[in-house]
Amino acid sequence: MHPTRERILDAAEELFAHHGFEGVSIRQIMTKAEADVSLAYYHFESKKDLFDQVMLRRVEYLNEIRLKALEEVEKRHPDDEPTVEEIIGAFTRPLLSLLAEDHDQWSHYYQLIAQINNSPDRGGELMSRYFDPLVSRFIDALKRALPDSDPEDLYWSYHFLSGALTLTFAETGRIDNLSGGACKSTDIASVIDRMPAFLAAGFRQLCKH
Amino acid sequence: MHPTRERILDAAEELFAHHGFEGVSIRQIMTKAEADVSLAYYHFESKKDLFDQVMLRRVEYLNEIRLKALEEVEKRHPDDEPTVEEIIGAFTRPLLSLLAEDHDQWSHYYQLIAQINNSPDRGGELMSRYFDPLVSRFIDALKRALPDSDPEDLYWSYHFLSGALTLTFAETGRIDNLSGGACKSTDIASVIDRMPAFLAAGFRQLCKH
DNA sequence: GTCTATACGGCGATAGAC
DNA sequence: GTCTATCGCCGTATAGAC
Repeated sequence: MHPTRERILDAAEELFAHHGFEGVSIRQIMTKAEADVSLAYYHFESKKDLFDQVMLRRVEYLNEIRLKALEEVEKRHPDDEPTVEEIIGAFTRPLLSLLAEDHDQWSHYYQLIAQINNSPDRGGELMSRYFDPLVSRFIDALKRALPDSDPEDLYWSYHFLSGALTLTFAETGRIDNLSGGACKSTDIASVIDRMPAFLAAGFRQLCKH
Repeated sequence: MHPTRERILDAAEELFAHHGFEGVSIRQIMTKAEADVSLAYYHFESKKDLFDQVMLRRVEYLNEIRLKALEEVEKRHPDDEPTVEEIIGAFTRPLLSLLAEDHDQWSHYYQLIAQINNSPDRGGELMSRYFDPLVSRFIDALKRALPDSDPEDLYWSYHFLSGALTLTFAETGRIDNLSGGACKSTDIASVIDRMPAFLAAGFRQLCKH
């Protein structure tokens, strides 16, 4: 069995992902973690601190592998610019591959990100804090791949990308209903190639000077 | 002053949109509505019923105007098929135009939709219930505009559309941060033309034969 | 339709023994 | 590190007078 602190984080991650911060009590989390309520306050300062630690546990690693993916794409083009599709692939593929390969470990965290990205309350603040340094690096690469593009077009294109990516993270089962079972929310392998293709075409259309 | 029932719905809509179902208490809603707590239970059965009534109040009208927009596009093409961009415009423009023209009335409802669409808990069920009849109608039109396309490609394309659209509804302020103020979440006029252009290019790329 | 008053349980958080 | 016990507050919901 994992150490208590890890078990609490696992339980909190899953419950926050499914019901939101306010929709879950410390008591529910600790029941799922099979530990006493008071231990939550030994290992974490407060419910809010617990939430922050859930967020922080995985975010650095995710940003690292995506930065590495971008650097590798750039290394493959010492004398010219990578294509839009390569850059977007470096942004989305590492995330989606993790999810496809180890769904149990990553799915709840991704669902949490999906909720936060679409939360009018503090979504903008949290997403910017955790991801914008990396995103700016990608936007710069896209600027070079799409010379003379209007920056506004580029930012709105990224915004569309972000919405498409995080709705995929949410795995709500809606596409299962809509398609009559032909597509499955959890079938991430089906999205890995489709997403960069779809989004790159959008970028090229909107950002052609 | 509006009748009490309307004031409760207005207050609930705004607070649910910002903090989620569990993040808001009946007490907070009734304080905002300037009415006594017990009146919530005179006008509605329960907190959950209040939430359902908030959802139902506007959904039919939205689906109506979008169906009308699609029918008009089709009328303009008695002898051929409308373009992908026309169809997607009929899906997104009526919504975005309402939001741009009467932001105060619609913004909170749209933020609620954004949250629900990305909620792993009951998002798939609710979105399918309220919107899939209309969406299926649009998917059929897209099938005719993109003959021989793989249905899976079409459904995933719609999924990307849905994520991009609802993140726009969320108005989280993130694009304000990321762009250093060059773009604003609430500047919907900037998105009305960009969104169909971006998304139609994605559909055409992914669903070509 | 609107108010006062209240029931009862779960909430986040803490003190202190071991 | 882990447990028992407890505090005071706020949650949804209802009864009943006017």
